[in-house]
Amino acid sequence: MGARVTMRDVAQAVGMSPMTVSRALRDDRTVNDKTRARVRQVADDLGYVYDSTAQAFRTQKSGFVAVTLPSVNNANFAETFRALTNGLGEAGLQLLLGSTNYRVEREEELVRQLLTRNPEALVLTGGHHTEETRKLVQARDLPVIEMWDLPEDPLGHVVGFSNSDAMAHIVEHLVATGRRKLAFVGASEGADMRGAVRRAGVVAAAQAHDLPEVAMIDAGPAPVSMRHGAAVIEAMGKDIAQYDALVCVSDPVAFGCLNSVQRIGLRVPEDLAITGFGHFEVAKVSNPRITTVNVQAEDIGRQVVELLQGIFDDEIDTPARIDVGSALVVGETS
Amino acid sequence: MGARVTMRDVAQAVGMSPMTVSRALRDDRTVNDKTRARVRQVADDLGYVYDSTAQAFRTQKSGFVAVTLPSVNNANFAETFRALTNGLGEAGLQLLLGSTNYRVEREEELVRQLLTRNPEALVLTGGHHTEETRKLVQARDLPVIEMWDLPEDPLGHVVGFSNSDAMAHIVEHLVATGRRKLAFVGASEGADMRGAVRRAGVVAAAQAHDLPEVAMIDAGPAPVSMRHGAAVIEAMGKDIAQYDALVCVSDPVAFGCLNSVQRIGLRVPEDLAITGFGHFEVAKVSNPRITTVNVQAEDIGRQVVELLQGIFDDEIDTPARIDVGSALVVGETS
DNA sequence: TTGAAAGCGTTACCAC
DNA sequence: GTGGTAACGCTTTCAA
Repeated sequence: MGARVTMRDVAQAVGMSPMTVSRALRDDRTVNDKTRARVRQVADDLGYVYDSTAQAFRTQKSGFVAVTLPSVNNANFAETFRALTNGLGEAGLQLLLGSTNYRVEREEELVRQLLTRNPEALVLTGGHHTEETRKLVQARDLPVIEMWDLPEDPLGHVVGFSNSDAMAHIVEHLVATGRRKLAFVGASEGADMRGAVRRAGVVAAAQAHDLPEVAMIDAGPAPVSMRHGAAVIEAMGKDIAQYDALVCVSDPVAFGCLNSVQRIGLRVPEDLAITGFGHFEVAKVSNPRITTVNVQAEDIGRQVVELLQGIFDDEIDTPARIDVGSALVVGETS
Repeated sequence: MGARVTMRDVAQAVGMSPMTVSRALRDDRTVNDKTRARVRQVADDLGYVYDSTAQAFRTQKSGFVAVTLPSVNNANFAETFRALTNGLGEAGLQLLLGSTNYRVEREEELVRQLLTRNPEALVLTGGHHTEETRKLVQARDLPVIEMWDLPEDPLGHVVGFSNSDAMAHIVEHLVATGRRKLAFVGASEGADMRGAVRRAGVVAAAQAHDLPEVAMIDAGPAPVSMRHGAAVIEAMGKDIAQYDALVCVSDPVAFGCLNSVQRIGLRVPEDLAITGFGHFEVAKVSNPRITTVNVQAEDIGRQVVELLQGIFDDEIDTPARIDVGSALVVGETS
């Protein structure tokens, strides 16, 4: 392999200046059609590959939008991610993705790293961050969007829904169908703020309806999934029968609980109601189908794209706050 | 926001040259300790932010490793991705991720885009690519790793397993437990090569065991998941009883099939065996547990990291071909 | 419609 | 230990 082929090489081969090559490759209308065709042909022949790094350096525009997700392995976040990729791809922007593993310290490290790449915008999942993360972000003149939440004190723009409202829907539904002794199944306190907020939402809603205190069932450190739900119920055995509804932090956890509860010999929903969160595929396919909350992951992605377009086009002057809402989906487990 | 603070500004403030600032900020041992401390202090005070873009440009090292995945929303790929992120993160490398949606044309477009960012290595999931993708990649002097497959004609290094061997394990197990009338449930022909290879593996293994022709049940275009498995079986109804084993392209599909089969009133595994692929969480948690194949997603990621480290350290001269293998995991559905 | 010059922020290379 | 100079590949700007 010889040295890299640059615009200069292409220019030399065509017998024109690098400037013309630059224009020709970028659909600049001022360049002659024939010239453009010739340039493109030669560029192809020489195996020329455009250098985004040089472009990013020269124009001071990286073409990146940095995004943090708690986890890549989550159907909902994945859907948001896909909507972002597609929408921003059309605008010629590339996503720079980082995964926080549900930990704000990891998020901080990630944001620090992502910012050195000069992203044109930063999209964070969730509204809880370390103080240092907030500082890092606010020190830059950079559009920031927090998504999947409606934080009290946002860093910039917001596209999300209220986790506590969503849990209130669940609790109201359970109350309306005669349940009173609720247990919340989620991750250990501290690790995952999303989970903590959902838990708090359940507690608040239960108080509002004069229910007895909501029991807390700890399925381990975040992220918790099917097997953690299954394991914690299995460990409790028949003890679980003291409750009449399990409010789970997510559908996968609910699915795990469902299977363990059934293996124990309890009937769902007759003996015990089970609810999930997130409207995952498993909730719809499982037997019985799981009662859950639909959070419109794709819509969040689309709204973020639209917002970013507005920002880049200088059409937005004040921080946006978009509530995409959430909707109860009653299944067969309640 | 004023103009960007550069090393030159820091240098001016400290009263030294930009070169010294550069060295001081990069732990260069030749710099005096006091000088370094002073430089760092002033840089912080001025709110200096290092510019990776300029560095990448100047050194011709982007610090990126480009990775394509068929889908972000897949527990197995996610695990590989995590192993890659962690391992390469330690080496100061960042992942540049693209998702192909299981389509080679999309992969080509993606590779083209990723290459403009000057990645230091390219990691592709799967061994099937368009001719153009092959050309693009081979025209560059760039380490390439294909993972999750063992292609006949690799582009460079390979870390994966044999999809057909894995399916042979499944078929042998079914034969050993008395099944003969197999149906394969997967995506429509053409879309997803991984699925096609698995299908071919099943057909070949069935022939080797003198089984009747394997029926093909089309669950729709890739990617197919729980709901597609559920839907296709639901549509078939009792017709499905003509087979004695459903070999599914993945665990989620198997789970969907399982639930539909049970809703129809058939018993699993008494009336019908069901097998999956990938050792997803749902296979272990579902009731009954699904017989599947474990493909060691995390191990693949780790091996890729190790390989890349060797490559970057110039310790590897010939293309590696690492078979991580796969193992049958017998559940309760067979 | 095309070209020449300058420079984006950093670091390799060579002096001192 | 420190500094000066040049250069990475591209595009902005101005001129022809």
